[in-house]
Formats: sequence, C-alpha cells, structure tokens
Amino acid sequence: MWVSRRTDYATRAILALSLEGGGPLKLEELARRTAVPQSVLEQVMPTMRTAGVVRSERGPAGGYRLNKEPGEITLERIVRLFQGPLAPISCATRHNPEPCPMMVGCTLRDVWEEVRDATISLLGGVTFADLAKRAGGPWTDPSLLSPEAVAG
Amino acid sequence: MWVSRRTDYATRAILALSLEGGGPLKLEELARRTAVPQSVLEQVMPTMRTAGVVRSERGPAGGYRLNKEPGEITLERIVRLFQGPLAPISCATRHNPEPCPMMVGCTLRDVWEEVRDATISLLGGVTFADLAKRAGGPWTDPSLLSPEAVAG
DNA sequence: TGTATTGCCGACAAAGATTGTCGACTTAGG
DNA sequence: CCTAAGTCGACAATCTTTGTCGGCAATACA
Repeated sequence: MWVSRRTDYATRAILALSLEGGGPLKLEELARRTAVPQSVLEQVMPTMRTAGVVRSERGPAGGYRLNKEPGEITLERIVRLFQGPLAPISCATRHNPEPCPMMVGCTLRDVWEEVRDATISLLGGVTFADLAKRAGGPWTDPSLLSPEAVAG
Repeated sequence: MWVSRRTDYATRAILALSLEGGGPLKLEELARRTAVPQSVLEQVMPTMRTAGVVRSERGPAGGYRLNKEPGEITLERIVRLFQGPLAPISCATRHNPEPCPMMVGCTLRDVWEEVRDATISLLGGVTFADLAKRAGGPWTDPSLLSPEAVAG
C-alpha cells in the first residue's frame, strides 16, 4: 500500500508549480522547494512533459510551467504516471487482470477491487487547484527556499 | 499501492480455513488449495500463529485451525501482519509518521491520510465470515484440490 | 558566431525488498 | 523408536527502487 518516492516527488512538484501561478520555475529551484534531489527531478519532469502535464523551455530563463490549469490536473493523473496499476494485487487490475488461482467466487478479489476503486475515487476527486487552495500559506520549510525566493 | 505476495497468501489461507469449518488442515493441503508454494506457507503460518489468529497441532493428524471465529477476523488484521503501515507514504502513517519536508499545510499528506483511512475502513469492515459467506461454492480451481478432497 | 544557461537522455551502481528454497530441529502419536 | 507433521534460521536469486553521472541539445544574448 505504498507509493514510490518518484510518485511523491512528482506530486510535490506539480503542487509547487500550481502555487507558482504562471511563471516558469527552474529545475534547480523546483528541486529546492520540494526538497527533492535535483538529479531525480531531472528524470521525473520529462515524464510529465511527455504526458502533457507540464511544459518546458530551455535556455536561460527557461524552466517548467504547468501545461493545464491546476483544476484540470487530478492527483490520480500524476500518481498513475509513476505508479502503474492502483490495485493492491495483480488479479484486481482494471486492464488485463491476471487470472487468480481462486476461480469460482474469488471473493478476496472483490475486496481488493473495492480498495482499488476507493483509492481511485479519492485520488480522482482531488485536483491541484484544490490542493493549492488548501495549502494557502508558505508550504515549504523556509530554510529550504532559495535566498532570492525569500527576498522576493 | 501494492500488497506483498505473502499478504495475499495469508489471506487466502485464512479464507481456506474459514471455509473448512473446524477440522485441521495440513500445511500441504492448505498449500494445494490456495495455490501457494508450500515452503512459503511454512513461513507465513507461524507468523499468524504467533499473532493468535490460528492454532497449530504437530505430529500426525496435526495441522492448522482458526483460533477465533471467522467473524472475529478482519481482513485488516491479516493484512497488517504482513504489510506494515497502510499509508501510501511515510509522513502519513498513524504511528510515528516521518516529518515531511512540506511543513506548513502539507496538503498532500491530508490526501494520503484519506486514502489510508479509506483503505483501513474497507479492510476493517470485512471479516472472513463475510468472505466465506460470499464465497459460497467451490472456491478453488478443482484441478488444484487433492484427490481425497475431491472424493470427500 | 560563440558562450552561458538550461533542459534532455541514457546508462548505470548501490542499496534494499521480495520471493522462494533448503536443511536441521522439535513435537506428537502409535 | 519411527513416522508425520509443524518450526526455525539462513540463504541465494531476482527484482525494484533510488539516486548519480556524463554528455548532448536547445535557447538567449552578446
């Protein structure tokens, strides 16, 4: 029942971008605000770019922006990008579930499916607009912010 | 969002025992019915014995029985034995959550906690009496049953 | 044209978790 | 005793996760 670190990192990054308004954030700054190793974010962000969630610009003054409104990005979307199937067990996935050895009335599978659906329903019901709104104030340990950000 | 194989195996075993009524099942037979490698069940069952969920008898005519009524054993109980914390992320566990780097208003944690609670609520609300009842008929691929069991 | 700044990509090492197996041991019954 | 069970600890193999690195590509600006 655990989410991978990269999943965690990705959601933090999107939240950071949602709180930023429109302006682009450099990878370096993004890494600092989210307390994620920069080298890992370097892997995570392109995945989200390919998926159309964020947009990037190269060169000086480059960085990352959201490619949609925060209200259009659900937590489920991001989690799915990094997490694979959300079912707790391979015979309970939505697509191509593995046959489970308990043929008739695999009642356990029913429960795993319920867990899966509850999870999806929760994650699918939360957008980053919601999260940003709930977040309100400063969302990071101030000691992690860059000096410029603190000054601004 | 995945449950370990041992967790899966354990739940299957308890379901098998719940369907058995009172009589003891040998490890070998239990392994066959649940389609679990016997050598792994050899590890899984003692854990549940220590936890007081099942009882064992050695020697010929030995085997495993439930140590409680199926109605008293929740799925949550079993899952917890093998799965560790049910939260999706270490800052959202009930006991000794790790501090997360997003100090003020870690709104993501709130959602992870909701997922955790939904999971717990589902798993805690299902007992093996429920599962056994829902299971009804033969619950295993007949080809996996031992000849004696089929004859009986 | 060139240089600095930034993102992009692929390969990879280290660490850790999971899975399954084995052999030696203990207990109970006959 | 001897056999049929469960018990325990150690372990190898595999897979997954995590994080790093070096070099390449694009953009802005002088």
